[in-house]
Formats: sequence, structure tokens, C-alpha cells
Amino acid sequence: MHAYRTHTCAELTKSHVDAAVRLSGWVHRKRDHGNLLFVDLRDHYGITQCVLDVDADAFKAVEAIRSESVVTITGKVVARSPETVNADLPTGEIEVWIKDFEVQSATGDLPMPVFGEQEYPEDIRLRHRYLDLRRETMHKNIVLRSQIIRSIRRRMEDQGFMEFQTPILTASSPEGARDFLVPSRLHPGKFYALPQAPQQFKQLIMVSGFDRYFQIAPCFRDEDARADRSPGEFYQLDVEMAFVTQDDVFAAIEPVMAGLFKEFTDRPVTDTPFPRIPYREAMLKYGTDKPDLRNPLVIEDVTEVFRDGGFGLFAKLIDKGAVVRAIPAPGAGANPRSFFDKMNDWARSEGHAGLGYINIKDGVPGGPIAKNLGEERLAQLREQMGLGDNDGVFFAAGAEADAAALAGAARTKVGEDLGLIDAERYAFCWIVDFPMYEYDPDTKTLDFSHNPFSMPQGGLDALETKDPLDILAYQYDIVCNGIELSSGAIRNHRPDIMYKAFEIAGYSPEVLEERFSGMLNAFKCGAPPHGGIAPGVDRIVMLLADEPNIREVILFPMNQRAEDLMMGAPNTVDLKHLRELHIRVVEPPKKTAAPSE
RNA sequence: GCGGGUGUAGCUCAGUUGGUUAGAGCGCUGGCCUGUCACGCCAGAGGCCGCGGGUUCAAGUCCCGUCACUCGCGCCA
Repeated sequence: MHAYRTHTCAELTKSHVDAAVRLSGWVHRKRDHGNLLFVDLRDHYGITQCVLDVDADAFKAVEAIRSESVVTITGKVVARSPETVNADLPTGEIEVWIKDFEVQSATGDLPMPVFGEQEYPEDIRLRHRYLDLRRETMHKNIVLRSQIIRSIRRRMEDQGFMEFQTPILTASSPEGARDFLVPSRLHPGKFYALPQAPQQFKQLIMVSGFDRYFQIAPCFRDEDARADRSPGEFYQLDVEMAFVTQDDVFAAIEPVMAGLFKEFTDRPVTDTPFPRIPYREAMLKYGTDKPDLRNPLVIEDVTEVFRDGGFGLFAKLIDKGAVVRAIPAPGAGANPRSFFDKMNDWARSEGHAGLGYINIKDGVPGGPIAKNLGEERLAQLREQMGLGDNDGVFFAAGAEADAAALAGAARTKVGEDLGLIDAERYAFCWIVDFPMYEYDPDTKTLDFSHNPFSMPQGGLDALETKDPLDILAYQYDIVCNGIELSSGAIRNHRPDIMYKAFEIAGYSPEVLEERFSGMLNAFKCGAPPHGGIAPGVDRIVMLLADEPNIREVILFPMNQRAEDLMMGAPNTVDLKHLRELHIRVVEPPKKTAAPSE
């Protein structure tokens, strides 16, 4: 008989009755009846009930064992009597009568229990992740993650993509997020950087003549955490394809995403082709470039309704260049005034000037805006918005970007508060036609709004003739349920267009050559037109596991302050270690204590 | 860096308007229990109420500061 097990804890059924078996696992739960004792034994696969009574040799030892100890149980499989069968357990038709009992690893006091699905503070969970991961939900999430990644690999390989590895120690790139740096021992004062993404490498793979590349690629960015952003590192399904248009990329990725989601959920998934929404349309209708299409509400621009109108506040703002965006609140018109006041309070608490409203009750528009706007304009508004006799409507007024942001947030809040969002489905869309450049009011300069290596629509001609703010890029995002799953682009593989594109953003040819010499030189050696995309693997798993937090689908995540509480990272190192790396630590200035009198 | 929330037993939480000795469930220890599967019953141990200061006759409760965790903003080509 094997030293540890003849079967797993999910394996035994009626067909094994009378067999002598050996199981190993964790003591999940004990039920001690004094002279009869049940032990639920758990391993990766499942749970088996083991039992013994006071006459058994091992009784004292089993009685003394604590939960989560690792034990080996040897005994006989016995059919349970009909009234004691547990239908909730795959092994519930049998139990193992314990003959021999061996403790492999005993527990003391545990910082957190495993049994049960209660919630625990996240710092304790992260500090004792090995216990947390034993719990059913977490264990399932990680198994799901593995299955999803396997499915991704299969789907990509079936389409002729090949998986390659790219360097982890590479060069710092001036663009994008803050890098994690690694000091060089051999080159004093110089640093490697961990890749924020294998962006340049995957383009160089295309220049190297490979046609379809993918990788489950680790990416490192020194940025602060969010619920859907784990600090430090994450994984992307990194994809790049040669000789493709934007539609070719979509056609390759859509079936992977749709197929993946249909494989791992019973919920409805958007059929391919996914809706394609131009960036500007998304900002107008949804107030964000990552709209949640499960929310049926659509924002309208109603600036013209208010221009020179009787509601002075908005009319004056419009004179100064403001816009007014309207968020419908179907069926909310009959709500008490407090409903609308609370929305206004909410908008103020979010740092906005406020949220105006009209509430139509039994066909009669109410509220301060309705009183001053006038019959004709009210009718025009109702017509444009398609407002019924008991609908409400909210207004966000301000500079275009601010009004869009407030309207977008209000759309989400109204949708949630009115229960309009169907959580039980996956709504995908592409956001396309991102602007190539954006204006930074702080520095009063133009900058790339996304990836500087994206191909501008219209090519060199567009760069030379159009207002830079009107130039669109072959740049696209996939959004699902309001979460940005990935962004990608058709790349700019032409040095002449690249020089011009960087010139518009204020970078000299020398700067471009210095910072991106590797890629620029490569492009001068025959580069195929190419493009790609990089869906976030962690976010895909998070959506499919139906978890609101990305750390629930990562084995060993860092906390919000980018610390690994279990391993103690980051930590200090020996002076010797620092000297080897030619590094000296300069402590930041201590916060000055408040002067005491 | 900024704003919101939370912080009471090993864990999850309750704790009223500031008022006697800070409670419950799980877990732990001891006792009883031969069909449970969140086993049941009895008893017990376990508290710097995050930390520091203040107001008050009196602070878990009110005020100020600070720390930790978390959500959001900034940031995230």
C-alpha cells in the first residue's frame, strides 16, 4: 500500500465498499460524539468522512488532533445506511472506518480558520495566504485561473499563434508608468528595468519574421493599487500579429474572448462581432471610455436645450463654453425630492459642482430647473430624451471633460440605484478611434494620448495636414462590464511617420533615436505592418470568477501598499549587498513634527 | 500625496443619550454524549476597546492627532 494514499478524498464511492484504502489530507472538521467520532478529511480534490468509535485503537489520537493538521488515515470503505447518506458530498454514500491513524504535521493555534466561508481581514489573509488558499472559494478561483490560462493557450495555438518568452531584465522606457528598477553590479550607476509589458519585444518579434506571437506575459508597473489593479505585477495575454489590419486583430481575438467566456460561464455573453464604439461616442453616451453596457441608460447632450434659456445658471455656463449632459432616470420621477437631493449631495461629495434634475410626476415636470426653463424647451427636452410621464432626468453641466465624467458616474449610480443593471451577463464592446494626441492644460502641450507607437489613421498625410487633436489612431480597447480588459493598436512601423508623430508631441529626432534606438533601427531593416493587443489575464479571471477584487484570483498578491506581508517584501538588505551594486540608501526627509509650545 | 470607510477576545461581530464588573457566535480548555455532516449539552479560560493626547466627576462611546487595513481620486504609454 502506498505510504500516503491509495485514493484522493473525492474518489471513493459505493463501488469501493469493503476496500482497504489509505487517504491523506487535512482535518477539515471533527464531530466528536464522545464514543463516536467523525473526521472530515480534505485534500485538493474533495472531502471524505472518516469515522471511528471508542473501541478503536486510534480513538485517543484522533480525538486529540486539531483542525488543519495533516494526517494519513488507513481503513475500510463502508456504505452508509440510507438515512445517513450525505447527498451534498460526492463521497457521501460511503465513509472510511479508521483502523490506523498517522499524524504527518500537527497544527497549533491558527491565525484564521479554514472551515466555513466567513470573511476575514485582508492583511491576515495575505499574511497567512497558505491558509486562505485552502478555503473552498479561493481554492476554486485559483483552479479556475489555471483552467482559463490553459484554455487561452489552446485557443491561441489552434489559431496558429506561437508562445515565446521575452526578457524580464530589460531597459527602462521613458514612456508610461513608473518602472521597477534593478541595479547593475557590472555597470555602476546603471539599471535594468522590469518590463511594463513586452511591448517593444513583441514588435521586434514581428520584425524578426515570426508571424503570430502570444505569451502569458508578466508585466511590472510601479503604480498604486485599485480593486481591479494589483500593485506591482500582473499578467497579460500579450498578442502581436504581422501583416494585419485592425479588423484582422479583432477577428483573431473576439472568438478567443467570446469562446473563453462561453466556456467558463453559463451567463449570456455578447455575440461576436462585439459592438464597436468610437471613443468620442463612448465619452458622449456613457461618459467614459470603458462603458458598462449592462446599464441601459444613455447620456444625451442637451446643451442646445439650455442655451440662452430661462435656467440662468446653465445658460451662463454655456456662454462660457460649457456643455450640459442629461442622464435619464426612467421611472424615478415619482420618487420623493430626497431621492434627487441625495444624488446632488453625492455629486458634491465626488468633488463636482452639483447635479441638476427634473422629475416628471404624472406628466408634470417638477424641480427648480423645470420651473425656469419654459414649456417649449421642456417639451423639446422630453422629446429628445424620450421621457415618459413619471421619469426623472439629471443634468451635468461644465467643461466637456468634466461634464462627461460626472454624467458617466451619475449614469452608473442611477443605473445601480434604480436596479437597471443586469449583473448576470457579460457585455463586451470595442472602443475604437482613440485620439492620437491630447492637450495637457497643465503643461499647455500636446502629448500622446495612448501608445506613441500606434499608427495614426491617415498616416503621414494626416500628421502633416490635420489638426493634431483631430487625428485618430488605430488604437482600441476591449471593455467588458465596465472593466478595461485590454488595449491594443496597429503599430507605426514606419520611421518617417514615427519621426513626424514624435515631432508633433514635442520630441526631437535625437530624443526618439536615443530612447527607442533598438526599435527604430529594426524598423529601418524591413518591418512588416503589424498590430496586436494585450488582454489582462487577472481581470478576465476576476470577471469569470465573479469576484469584485483582483486579489481574489491571484495566489500571492501584495497589499495596497505594495508589500508582501507573508514574505516580508520589500525588505532591507546588507550593506555588503548594496556596495556590490554601487548603491547607497538616502532616507527621505522625516516628516517634521508639529511644533509644540 | 488627497478624500471616504473600518479598527472591541485568536476569528466574525454587538455595545443605546458618555454612567455599575465590556457581551454573543465560532475557535480553544475541561466534562457529558454511538450517526453526525455548521452535531448537541454543561462549565471555563481568553480584552492596552489600534496607539497618543484632550474634554469630563466619569470615555469603547465626544474632540484632536497618529498608525494599520480597505475603497476611491491623483497615477496607470
